[in-house]
Amino acid sequence: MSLNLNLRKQQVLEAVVEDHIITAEPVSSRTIARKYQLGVSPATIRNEMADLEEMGLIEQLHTSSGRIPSQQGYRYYVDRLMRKSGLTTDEEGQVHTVFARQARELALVVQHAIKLVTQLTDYLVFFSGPQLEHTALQQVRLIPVAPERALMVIVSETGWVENKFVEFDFPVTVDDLEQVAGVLNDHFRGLTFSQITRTVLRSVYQELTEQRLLLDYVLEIMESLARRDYADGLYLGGARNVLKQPEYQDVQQVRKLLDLVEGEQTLREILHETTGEGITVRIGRENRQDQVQDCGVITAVYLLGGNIVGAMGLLGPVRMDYARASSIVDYIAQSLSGYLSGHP
Amino acid sequence: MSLNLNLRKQQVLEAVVEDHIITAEPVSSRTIARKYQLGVSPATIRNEMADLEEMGLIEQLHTSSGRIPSQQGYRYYVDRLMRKSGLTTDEEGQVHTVFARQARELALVVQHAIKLVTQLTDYLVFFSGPQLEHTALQQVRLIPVAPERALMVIVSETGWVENKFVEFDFPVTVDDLEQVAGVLNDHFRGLTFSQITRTVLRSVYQELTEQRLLLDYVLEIMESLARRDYADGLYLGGARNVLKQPEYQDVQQVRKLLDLVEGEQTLREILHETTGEGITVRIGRENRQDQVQDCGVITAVYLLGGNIVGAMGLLGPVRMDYARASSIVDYIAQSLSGYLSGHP
DNA sequence: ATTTAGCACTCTGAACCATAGAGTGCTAAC
DNA sequence: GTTAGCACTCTATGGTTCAGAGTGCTAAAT
Repeated sequence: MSLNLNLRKQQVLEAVVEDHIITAEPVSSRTIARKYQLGVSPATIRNEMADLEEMGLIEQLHTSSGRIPSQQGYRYYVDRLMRKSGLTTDEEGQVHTVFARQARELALVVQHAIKLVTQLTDYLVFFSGPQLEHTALQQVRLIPVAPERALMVIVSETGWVENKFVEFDFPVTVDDLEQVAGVLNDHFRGLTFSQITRTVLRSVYQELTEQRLLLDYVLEIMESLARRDYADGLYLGGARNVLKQPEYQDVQQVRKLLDLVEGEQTLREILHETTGEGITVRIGRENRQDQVQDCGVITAVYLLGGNIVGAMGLLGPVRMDYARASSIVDYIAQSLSGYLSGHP
Repeated sequence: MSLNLNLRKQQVLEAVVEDHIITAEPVSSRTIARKYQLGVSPATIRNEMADLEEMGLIEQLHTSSGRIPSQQGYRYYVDRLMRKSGLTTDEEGQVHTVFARQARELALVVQHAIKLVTQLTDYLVFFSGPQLEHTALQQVRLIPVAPERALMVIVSETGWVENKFVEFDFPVTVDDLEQVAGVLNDHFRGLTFSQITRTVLRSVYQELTEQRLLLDYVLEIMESLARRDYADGLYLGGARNVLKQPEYQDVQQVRKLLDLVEGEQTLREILHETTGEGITVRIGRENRQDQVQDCGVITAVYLLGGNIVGAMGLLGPVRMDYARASSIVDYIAQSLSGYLSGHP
């Protein structure tokens, strides 16, 4: 259903979309004639607009109002008309300053990235990560804390650290703990967490007949880490900025936004769904999630050593500045991947 | 300036406050006569109300409206009239189910507590913790990760774990790391983080002449932990519920709320200020922070082994249900302290 | 000396205009 | 194919009116 529009229709559509993105008001034929020099009169533009409306690309709120883009209109714009704006060199500089500082601790980097993007746009910014699935185990440590209690420290090759306390029903010795940790490291170092399944875990049983009971507790935790699905960390910010958008002057809308922010699950889901390379743009009802059917969502994954370790997103009203927003997502996701992988 | 009111004035004030808390509307003399059987006519109540207004306990929005409590009115109510409602046994049960499950990992317990309180009230719930100041160090580990990189694991006696990566400019051996960790543990185990000052840290220098350089990096981190001021974790939830309150039908108000939620610093400050035992109630302009001068805030600290490790708060409009809200804060803070200290 | 009925007075909020202004669609001329 | 001109439509704004809720005060009742 790829509609073909003649040049002038494209220009009119582009004008409607871009003007509406800026002003948030319906766009009249007169405004287009005045602001976007197409060299024709309002009347001609009105004719084109009538056609565009018939094609479902723009719509009227009532008979005597200007036009606003329909969701298909935005889609057409994003696919064919939009010119990605790119960041200014100044903005690019800011990005690199942030990333260059501490490119090692994911949680910190991401939090700074959020603050940054929050200053660059007025949309909701959110990141997930790290996804353990495709990251490899670097080592496991078992640190005695009390006779029946140990701290399990799990370090991934991407520099992510997980801590879990393990409670035993019986006293364990330092030797026991070290032995178990040693065997785990020998067997599992370098495997990704999704490779560490229950059966693989069982394979160490024979080597540690002595510490079977102890092992049970420890494997339990390894496994829970391996299969934690959507439970990656979720970091977000910028909700307060979204309130600047006129579509959020209504408290109902704001409530929906807050539900997203506090619910987290929907945002996780959105990020989990984005897999491909490059950015993904979802406009309004193109989103699978009910709660964001009146939003525009732009997402991209970020990588570490070629593996997807997380994703980021920008969420705003359907009337969002897709050109700028997608430039930003694109640039940030790529820079982040670069810095994480150690070649900025 | 403790005003003394005769019984009937107290009853009228109580009626005004409680009715307004429920309805969010100005309260008329007729309403009081009808709903709160004081055995007198509206005209009499009107006279009492005129007196209460003169004393500054209630006020009128305009000449022909009912009365609403002034901030002093709420204060009088909270200090002298309010009857703490207590939780139902069912609600108490819920609290204990939550805490009984995992009373060990603070972050988890707190997150569950937030979810719970979110269901019990429609106010913003927030917790800080743990404050390291008064908690003691249990042990330090240095785990080699790469030749010039180690993971420092710091465990407090309250079961809190901090991870920091340490980057060196030179390769370090496992032995170096273990030796340093050993000395740190010997010297500092059992000291609170506020006791571990720069000078105390220096005292280990002589024992480790070999690893001076290495030590520099490690002490740097110890010190930064010791003096991290307001930087305790902040956990919060329930913002979406606050929007149910009619005072948040205005987007301006909502924006201020979101600024609090995303800014975090003000909430941290509020929690950091509460120190005494029992609950603290701050009404409107009694708050030192500008951003919450039109809010009611109820806070209480929670303890672990007699030491303050954090605080919790409930924030709503000035017209909040202080009786219920303070019961909840009281009960939750005490239960949490109990479970954390191991005697539920 | 209190309490209360009665009444005049005040203020708000909803409903109901009227009107200006913005924008369109259509027709007829260019 | 384009455009000027015009009738028509719809919204948003401001003004007016009016009912209703509530008070304060006075004078009568207890």
